[in-house]
Amino acid sequence: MSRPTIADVAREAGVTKATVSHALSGNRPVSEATRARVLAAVERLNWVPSQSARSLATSRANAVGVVLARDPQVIANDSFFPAFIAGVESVLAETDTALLLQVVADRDAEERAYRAMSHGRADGAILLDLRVEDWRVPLLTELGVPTVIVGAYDQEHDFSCVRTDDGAPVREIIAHLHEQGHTRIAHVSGPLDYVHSKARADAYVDAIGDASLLREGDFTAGSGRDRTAELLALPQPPTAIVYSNDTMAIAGLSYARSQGVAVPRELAIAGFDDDHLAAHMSPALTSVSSDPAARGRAAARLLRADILGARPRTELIDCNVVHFRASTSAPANPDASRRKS
Amino acid sequence: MSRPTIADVAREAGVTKATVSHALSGNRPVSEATRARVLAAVERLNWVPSQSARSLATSRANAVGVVLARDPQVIANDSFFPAFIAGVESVLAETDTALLLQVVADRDAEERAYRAMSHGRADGAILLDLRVEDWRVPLLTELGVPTVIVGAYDQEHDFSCVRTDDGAPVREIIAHLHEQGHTRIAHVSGPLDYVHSKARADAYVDAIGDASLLREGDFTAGSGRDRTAELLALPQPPTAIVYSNDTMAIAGLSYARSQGVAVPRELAIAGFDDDHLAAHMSPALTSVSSDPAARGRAAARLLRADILGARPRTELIDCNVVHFRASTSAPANPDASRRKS
DNA sequence: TTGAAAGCGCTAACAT
DNA sequence: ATGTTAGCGCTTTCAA
Repeated sequence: MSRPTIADVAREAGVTKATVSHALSGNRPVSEATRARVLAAVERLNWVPSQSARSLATSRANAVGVVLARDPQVIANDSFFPAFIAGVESVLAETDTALLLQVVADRDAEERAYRAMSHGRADGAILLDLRVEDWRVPLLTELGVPTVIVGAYDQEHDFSCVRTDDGAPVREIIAHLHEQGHTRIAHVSGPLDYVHSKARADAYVDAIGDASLLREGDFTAGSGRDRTAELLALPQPPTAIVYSNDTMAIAGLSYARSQGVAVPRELAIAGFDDDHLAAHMSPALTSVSSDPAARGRAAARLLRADILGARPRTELIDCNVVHFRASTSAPANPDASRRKS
Repeated sequence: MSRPTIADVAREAGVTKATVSHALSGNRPVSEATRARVLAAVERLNWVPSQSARSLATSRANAVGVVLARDPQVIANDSFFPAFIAGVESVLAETDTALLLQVVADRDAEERAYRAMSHGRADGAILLDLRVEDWRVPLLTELGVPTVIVGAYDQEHDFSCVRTDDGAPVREIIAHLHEQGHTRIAHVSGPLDYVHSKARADAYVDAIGDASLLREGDFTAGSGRDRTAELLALPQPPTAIVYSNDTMAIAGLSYARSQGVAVPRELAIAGFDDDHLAAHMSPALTSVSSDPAARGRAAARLLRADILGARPRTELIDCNVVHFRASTSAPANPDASRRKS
């Protein structure tokens, strides 16, 4: 006894396969009486349409793809991803669309993954972690795969896009630090070829008017510690450091304290992403939450529309919220961190 | 100009579709000369077989599913998951098998997800985060979906299983603490209906001979802080706490220090999972790394074998390594943490 | 409002 | 070693 097919349902309901199909899809009118009989038969036989048959007939995979190019540790750190995916799923589930996840190690594998998608595995793709001049954009354009870009992207493209303004929270944090008298404010960024890292770093440089205290990290704890060590070893160390994610901020915080630097009294610290640990550090870490699930939902909705043929749109999701906590709540103490020099 | 089909390739190579199919699958002998012509034609036309057609013909989805029941924050915390998935993928990629990810909010949705899989979306499933008496095991048995269980599971089942011995590292940590003179050692577990939480807690109770300092957390930072607060408020507070994950341990560490309890001098702390931050805390956090990628690879291999009809096997992956760091490196100081009482 | 029938692109008997 | 021919389970014209 294998799975029932649409033919079984048709027989059971005393109609043809076409009627069963239409009764369920609504693609053509079906009398109420017939529809009821069909639904009853579906129920009775516990029928679920075969995806592959449907895909073959419609040339739709009913699946969308997400490729994760895993710079080994950068992604594992990422509290963004699981929440984002959950948001995507919540929308996809409405239309029985599956999510195909690929984790790839290198560019070759990533390119193969996109090519496979364009060959019927998936109907569209969601692009994360965009780089400056990202090679995937022209590739997906060439492949003709409906795509949604998450994050800003300034090169020419005609894809839908879910944007956020990462500059605003950076400015807000810096304004707050200024108010407390900080003048030597440093920034530990993510890799500057990531569009979002760059947006944050640009906002920082803009607000400070100077890039001498900007250091490029790579989002890992190790880089957070190292850049912090370098900054604290300066003849004129900063009195505040803004990090581009919480992992680096927490590592920086720990490092500073291990060196006897008091936070926030001698050094104010702010992160980004509002990791689950942020509020539980001591002192609690000032950070920026950004509702990744909302961005996931928006991306999925845009992609669905694109697949159905809508014109690409850009949606600005602004859900960045700065949570000021103890790690930035002492007035600047310009001499404090200098004692190490 | 739509995508070429196998018929186009056959025509181009001057053979029939069957020959093309077999030249590529190796399912029946094909002369070298013919195979070469076929491959050349494939290359020339840039043909990629249609997954859906293939699935329909073979009733194989060439995909496996992973369902994530997202207890909202528990999963986002999890540095296990991304690495595990990367391991799974590295094996699936060898056979062009896709990974279907579902993130579900409740049991109903999860059940639907498995039913959909059993209806042709996926050829098999990987089960994570097993509960004591997990309802998914009988469901998947009933659905006849080849399944691999990751982690121990003691109920009856005939699925393949990737096991690890979570008791061993717990015993090792406790032995280490004993050596340093600790006698009041507490454990903050994960939810005890998770099989892996329970295994760790059982090992703890076994080693200590007593459950009076066992507290059940839920893997979140908040619970780590709260359980720590309770333990430190005891008339006879523990001198060491072993946590079932690093998130809780780090939150506990921060809490203890915010209360003026020196770590490790007055309180030794150990975590589990070896989160990326563990080594970068101050003091660096003792923790247990467990190579999630290796477990992912093993799970994918077992699942592939199961799908091909192999008998279920259990594989013991032992890659748990305890990293002793500064957070447990001071001799016990039995009076220290009592000063708060 | 419904039925009949032709595919979608592949695989796998069954022939030769 | 290769060709012929049915399907796999749907959707969707085209007719009635």
